[in-house]
Amino acid sequence: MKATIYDIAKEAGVSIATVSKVINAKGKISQEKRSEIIAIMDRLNYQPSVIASALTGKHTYTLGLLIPDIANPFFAEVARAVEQRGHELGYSVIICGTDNRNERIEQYISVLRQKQVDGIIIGTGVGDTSMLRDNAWSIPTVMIGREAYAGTIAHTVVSDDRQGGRDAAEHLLGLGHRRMAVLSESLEISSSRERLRGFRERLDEQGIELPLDHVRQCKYRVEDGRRQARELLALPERPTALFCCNDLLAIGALQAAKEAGISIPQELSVVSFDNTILASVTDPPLTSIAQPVEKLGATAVELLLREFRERQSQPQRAQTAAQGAQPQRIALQTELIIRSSTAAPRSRR
Amino acid sequence: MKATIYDIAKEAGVSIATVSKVINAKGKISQEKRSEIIAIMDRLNYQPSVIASALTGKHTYTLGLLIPDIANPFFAEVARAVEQRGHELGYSVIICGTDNRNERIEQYISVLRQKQVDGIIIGTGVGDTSMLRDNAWSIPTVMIGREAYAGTIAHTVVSDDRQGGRDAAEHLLGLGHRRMAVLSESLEISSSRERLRGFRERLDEQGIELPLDHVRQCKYRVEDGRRQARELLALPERPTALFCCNDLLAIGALQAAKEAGISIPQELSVVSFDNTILASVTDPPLTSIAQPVEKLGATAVELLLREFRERQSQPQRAQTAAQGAQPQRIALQTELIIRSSTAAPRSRR
DNA sequence: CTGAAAGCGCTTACAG
DNA sequence: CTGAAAGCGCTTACAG
Repeated sequence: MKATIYDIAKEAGVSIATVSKVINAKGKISQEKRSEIIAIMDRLNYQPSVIASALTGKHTYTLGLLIPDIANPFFAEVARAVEQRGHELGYSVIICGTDNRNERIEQYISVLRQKQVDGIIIGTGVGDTSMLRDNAWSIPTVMIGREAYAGTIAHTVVSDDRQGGRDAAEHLLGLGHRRMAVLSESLEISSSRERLRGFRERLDEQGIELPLDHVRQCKYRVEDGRRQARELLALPERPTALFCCNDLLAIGALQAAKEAGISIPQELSVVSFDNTILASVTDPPLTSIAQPVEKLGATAVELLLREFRERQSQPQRAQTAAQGAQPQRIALQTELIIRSSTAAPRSRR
Repeated sequence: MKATIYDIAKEAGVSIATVSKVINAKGKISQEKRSEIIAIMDRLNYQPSVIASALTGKHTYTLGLLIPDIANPFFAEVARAVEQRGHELGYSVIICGTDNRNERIEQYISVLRQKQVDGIIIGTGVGDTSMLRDNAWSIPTVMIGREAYAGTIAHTVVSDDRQGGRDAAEHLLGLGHRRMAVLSESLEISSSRERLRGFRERLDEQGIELPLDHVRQCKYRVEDGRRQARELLALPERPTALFCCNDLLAIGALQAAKEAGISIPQELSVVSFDNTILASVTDPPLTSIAQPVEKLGATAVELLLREFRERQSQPQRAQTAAQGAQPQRIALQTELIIRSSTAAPRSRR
């Protein structure tokens, strides 16, 4: 059987309280006892049960991460970042693939509560706010890549999507493009809205129009991007540049262009968003707005830890609506990565 | 505060034992009491603490998954499969990105033990067998995509890598290729060895030689594939076909060929392995040996569950070396997916 | 500096 | 059919 704190105590001829203290480096223990006990723990290969200590000490050192799909390269990278930073700080992470389905989200949050995770990071759409609101006061929560919902007490870490959209526009404008179109994800997602908004904003400033039918909403699959791009490319006044709200959609656009015999970047420029591994692997490689995934994930974890500390220091208020600090919102800078999918439009060459 | 079993019991005017029984559907409880208690649990939004129940009932309903890198598309897909099947069966999964580093692996296994996960799925290299051996008797373990180590009591689910290698060879041979080369991952990894072995075997059967310097070991990064491919393509008798042990390496090969002005598939055929999303996204799309990831993940979870049951039914022997059933080894079929990176060699056209 | 005791939220024989 | 009590492996005041 695995050794317990009792085994150690008996072996060392002390009480379990004493052993507990050396484990947690609390209280004063004489140097000799301490080292003797440590030696015994080593010898018996003793590892304190997180389960038991969670039942009293309250910490499970486990975080929950909700994302739509782990196999989507962007979220896979987010997951890695969260997991890495979490591990550095002593936390494990439970992944939850929600598929953006509300029932699943509810199930997961409920499971995470039952398992008493210390915090939750949400990178998925949450249709029903109320659930989140209920949850928020009990488990520290941070939204990653999505805006927090009104009435929710959650911190937020996002990329500066709007600026990213602006940068994409700026790049294309600089190359001389005037007729542009957009492949967007569902505009229900805040980040998509912001990217589009930034893009359009910059165009507006230059007095360039972005007709409504030049903005297409897609799911986040390659196939959707391809279909919508096909239609866009069949327009009488074919756009010379496409801004795609993620790499997957951009790949769809690349495929549609190829099918139509339209060469990239000579006849069509494509800018994508996310800069996942996919962007570097296509032909031509995609010019893309990079999200600082690493930092996104790390920041989310750090915000959570800060929240833990704050709640501990003001335990009385921990259950009131006013607990914790004010929810923070952190927007991280994106970066334009220029590859080979963009160039000046032909007419201008 | 969250409601506990005591709150429910008090509210219902029964003992906590009774409440516990209705939670677990154990023992006989009168229909009225049962429904009354259930109603109260609903009303108080009661959710039993997994932590507390784990301390007695022994199940945490949590699995650990060790993989080298979650952001690697192949492992991301494995993770999704494991997570999905796990969720269906009532288990959460903690992801652990090991980066193939031994210290990390040890840390993780130790953490997972402390958290009393019910089982561990290992998809990463494990340098030091002894650790695994020590672990195996205490936590049910299954290897996924890697062979179990000698002396280890772990089940194994793999793709039939050898057959996959054979199929790749067969495909290339059928197209008429004779001069071939291989981009492999480290041959310390059993799956890489098997792929190469199957490939070479089939060539041997046709009396075709695969010179030693035509087999290059790479890490699993695009850049390595590119560098090694560059060398291969500079050989005086340049190979007409390349078998790459994963998609990443194949992408490197594609890039090297492009740099060298070698057109694919006209002048060089490329077959990859894994068939991740990357294979469908390159230009040209890659002919690839698909691993049945979905099934791989699901099977791993199922083997674990079976092991749980077996250990429960023979608790006496659970701590002896002979516990559980014999370790199983399941090899799943791969599938050749033909895309556009392979064709007959030029000389033969 | 050290220990006895209560308690965390459950489950599980064992009585009744 | 129902409940009292012990126990799971820890932590935390509180005494000494």
